[in-house]
Amino acid sequence: MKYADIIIDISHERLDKTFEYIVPTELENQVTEGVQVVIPFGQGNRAITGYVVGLHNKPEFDVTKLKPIARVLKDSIAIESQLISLAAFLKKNYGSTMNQALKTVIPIKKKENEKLKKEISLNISLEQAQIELTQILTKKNHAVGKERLLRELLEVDVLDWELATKKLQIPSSNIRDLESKGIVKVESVRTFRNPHINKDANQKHIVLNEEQEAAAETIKADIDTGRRKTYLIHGVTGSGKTEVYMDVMEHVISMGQQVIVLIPEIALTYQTVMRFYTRFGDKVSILNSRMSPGERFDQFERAKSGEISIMVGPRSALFTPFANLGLIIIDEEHEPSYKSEVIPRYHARETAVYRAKLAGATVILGSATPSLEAYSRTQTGEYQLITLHSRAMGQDMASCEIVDLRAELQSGNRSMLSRRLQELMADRLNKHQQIMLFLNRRGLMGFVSCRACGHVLKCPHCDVALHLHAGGKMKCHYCGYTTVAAKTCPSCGSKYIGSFKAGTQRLEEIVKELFPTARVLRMDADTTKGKDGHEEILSAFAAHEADVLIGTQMIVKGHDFANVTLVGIIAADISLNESDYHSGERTFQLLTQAVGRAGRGSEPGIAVIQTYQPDNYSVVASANQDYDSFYSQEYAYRRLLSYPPCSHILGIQVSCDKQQDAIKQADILADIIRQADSNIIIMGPEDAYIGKLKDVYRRVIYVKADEYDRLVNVKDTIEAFLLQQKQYRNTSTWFDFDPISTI
DNA sequence: AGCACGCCGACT
DNA sequence: GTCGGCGTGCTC
Repeated sequence: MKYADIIIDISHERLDKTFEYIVPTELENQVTEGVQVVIPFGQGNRAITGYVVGLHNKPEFDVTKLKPIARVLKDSIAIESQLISLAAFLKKNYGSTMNQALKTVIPIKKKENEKLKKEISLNISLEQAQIELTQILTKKNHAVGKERLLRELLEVDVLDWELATKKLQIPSSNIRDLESKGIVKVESVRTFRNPHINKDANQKHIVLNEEQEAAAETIKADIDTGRRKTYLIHGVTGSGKTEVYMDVMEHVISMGQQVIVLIPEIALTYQTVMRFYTRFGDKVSILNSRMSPGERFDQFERAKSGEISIMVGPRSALFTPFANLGLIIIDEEHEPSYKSEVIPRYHARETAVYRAKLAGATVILGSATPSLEAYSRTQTGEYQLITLHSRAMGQDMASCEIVDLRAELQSGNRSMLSRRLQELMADRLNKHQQIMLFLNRRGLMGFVSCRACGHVLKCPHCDVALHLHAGGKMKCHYCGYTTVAAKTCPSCGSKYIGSFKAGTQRLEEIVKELFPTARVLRMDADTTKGKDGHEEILSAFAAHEADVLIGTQMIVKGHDFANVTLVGIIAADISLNESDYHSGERTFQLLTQAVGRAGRGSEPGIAVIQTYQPDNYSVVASANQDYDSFYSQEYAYRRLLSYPPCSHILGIQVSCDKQQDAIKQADILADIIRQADSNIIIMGPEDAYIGKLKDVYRRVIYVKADEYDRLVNVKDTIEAFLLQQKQYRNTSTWFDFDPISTI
């Protein structure tokens, strides 16, 4: 008789353990570690799904109470045992139930009512379609839907099903009718899936420069001699890190192993994806967040069956079930999107290193501005540092000027644009060269406040400001609460109430005033509403349809514009003043990226950094493109104040719809921590950054320790306490290790 | 989480 | 007398 340890599919702390079940003899060959099964659970024996995480021959629980497994769930992917270990790692190090951890590691089962992204296209020639259309029009009571559909298809090649049925109001019966007549065809397409299988794949061999070659050789030599390490490639923008990745990838694939490439979601553009397709053809599969769970499932199945050997995608691609994983690459390793914002709040970098250890794989991290975490590990020898000093195409880095906005103000210029920047802009516009203006401002735009008393209109359910929306409405971005925009201030009755324009919007106005003939494009949340808004704006700018591009973070990531010779950073220090220990690092990274945008073509570029803090080390170091100087100063600061990577922080959030209970429970937990580890540093409890969200009150406690494991112990102690605690069961608690933003 | 068991109030 | 409130405890 065989017995199975099963994690049941209910995410609740009190059920977060394995339950033992009898494996019926007839199911013995189907029940393996990792399969999904249906089991009778509880007094009512209600059917619940669960994951088999262990098998053994001797029962460990009272055998008379054991129930048999009902059945094995059809078309479920068995989780690799490696991925089960990975889930256990997530649970232990980041805090979650085993069920939650398993769910992040495995693709969700295909839903029966899964909506495929369908596309409609003509099945006949344009001329024939024209004839069909005229024929339809001759009928007195012709279907308007058919007419619209045909008219639309005469204009565009393919039409999105959603778009056709929802926006164009074409009844699906009309489409089906035309389909059955062979006039149109409907196809289910996957985004990015095998666009055009490139026959030249592998033929276009890029020649690496000396530095790239040396980097790739170092890693390949280690792989060949059986050494599995983690490398950090620190290469300036344009140094051609991707070519190094690809060279090593080719090597690993030729050994019959597979590769996972993590790319931040925002950088997962068509161009990036095509680079991998053209090099590796249909061995590559892409994962993106727009995919339905079903599509994700399909991609994972292809990976498991060996159909593909490279998976490119965001954070979650890390869990691709490759059988023989040889290499994990994390591009732009410093990007905050590598930290999960849902429980378990894992970091892809640390998790990748762990998965690589399990699989015997190599990890390559790459960045122009490495995170303190990764770089400090190269100093201790934990990771190996590889530096690419020069740009692959040999261009010079942009020269950089810092403009002191305080001096500017003193000499009477109150504009957002310094005189130096205006002067350079005029010059570039004359030469028909392009300009990018980068405004590092987010968050505080668009909120509604009173100019008389300063009162800010807040959401009644959340502790956040309401934002003004089109049609005279105010909306809460967190819970969706919407109300009519106030005409007078509810606090003092003044009618001078309004919203601040987004910084980019104001900047656009100023530029248009100063340079009336310049063609200006603005890229921010407002102008990129459509699903391809980003791409449209960027490609318009790339095609020189505009002279000036104004935007926030989004314009400095990726994307090379050869004709840009001037980059202006409007207020470099805004991000410095965020009350977060990452602010120096963020500022340095953003400025460095922004500066790197200038002079990607043949013309040398200039970057102008405007700031109120011209002496700040993050600003100075990025102006000099001097990572080492930034690193040593930032590291000293982190060391002094015990911030990661020198020390570690555990954020604990207690939430409850009753404010008093949230406060009480947080106090109790703080006491528990104090008892468990008497000299650990505890901050709080205090209200969370957003103290109330959707009518739920939130308190936070921060715990600091030099050793990560001590924090894991704190988490374990609290979990154990919560399990036996009788009071305050209406509260809930979650953990965030080394939080990346204020919680 | 869900469900049964259990011990007190106001109702056909 | 009983129906039903939700506090407490358990689930292999």
